[in-house]
Amino acid sequence: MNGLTVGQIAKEAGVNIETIRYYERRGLLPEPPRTNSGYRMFSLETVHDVRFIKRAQELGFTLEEIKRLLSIYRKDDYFPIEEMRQFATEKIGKIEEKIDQLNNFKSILEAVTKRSNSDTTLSKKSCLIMQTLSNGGIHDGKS
Amino acid sequence: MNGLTVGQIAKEAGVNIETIRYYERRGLLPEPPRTNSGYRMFSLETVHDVRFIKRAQELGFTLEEIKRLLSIYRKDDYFPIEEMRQFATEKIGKIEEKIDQLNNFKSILEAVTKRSNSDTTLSKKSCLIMQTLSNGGIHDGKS
DNA sequence: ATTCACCCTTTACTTAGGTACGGAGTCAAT
DNA sequence: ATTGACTCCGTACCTAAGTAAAGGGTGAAT
Repeated sequence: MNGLTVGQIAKEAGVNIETIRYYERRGLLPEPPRTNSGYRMFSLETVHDVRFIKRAQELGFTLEEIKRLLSIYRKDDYFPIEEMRQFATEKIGKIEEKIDQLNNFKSILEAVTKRSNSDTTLSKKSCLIMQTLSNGGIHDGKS
Repeated sequence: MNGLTVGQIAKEAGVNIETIRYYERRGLLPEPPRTNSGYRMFSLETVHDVRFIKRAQELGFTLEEIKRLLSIYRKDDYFPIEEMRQFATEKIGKIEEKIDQLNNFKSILEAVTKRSNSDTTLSKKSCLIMQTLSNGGIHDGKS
């Protein structure tokens, strides 16, 4: 066979075989060429795509968003260029927020790993962090 | 009424009222005291907790994980201290990975916002980034 | 004392993101 | 030419995380 089967892709990418077909249906993976008998023939690139999807999911992106991210790097023309640019700009903002939030979480967790059993350092130190987290790092004067 | 009602909490935190009760059932929010007639009486802190949950979700944490994160900062004793420390250590690693990944995504998107309509800079420049993303920033020599 | 907006619980429905199943065809090796 | 592992498609099922609806109680204001 010229190319990888759906099973090989799934194994390489570490996902269920049905997931590959599901992503194809959802339009995240392009419909691959077929053999005479109808078997899908994937290129190795698909493995990268799938791993990309999985990473993006762990970062809290939805499949719809990931579809766009993928289409951006493929220059798919699936979405109009201006729309993509706008999408990208919005996402950058969101990503920066996420990074900030993650750094805050990290501080809390670091305090935990360092404190001794009866230590109250955490509650004192992280109080501010928690407030920061709960209002998204924005001080609106209300809370 | 002494304290906030479930509806007020929901409104303040910007979520559906059922979500509050759902979080209580799931053990993310502690069972609040009740009035004589059975109404829940929340403190303002609950609003912070709910916002915290929502932020954490956007960062890709599940409710089960968030339950632990919350219990850590509350020093709930819901989970044993050693288990928490281990949980924290693991999460720190994951968080650092996430931050790296987000920075990579950001680079891609920044390239998009800067390129002109017919420019191919992105595909050239981001090729490496994409590969990095798809194998999680680890070069295993296979792909 | 009635009205209207809120609360209670229980149960059922929804959406996103998969997974599994059934019946049939295919391919490589024996 | 038969076996076993794989593929196809369509449909059905599953989990997480909510959301809604039904039937009833509460409480402040008219």
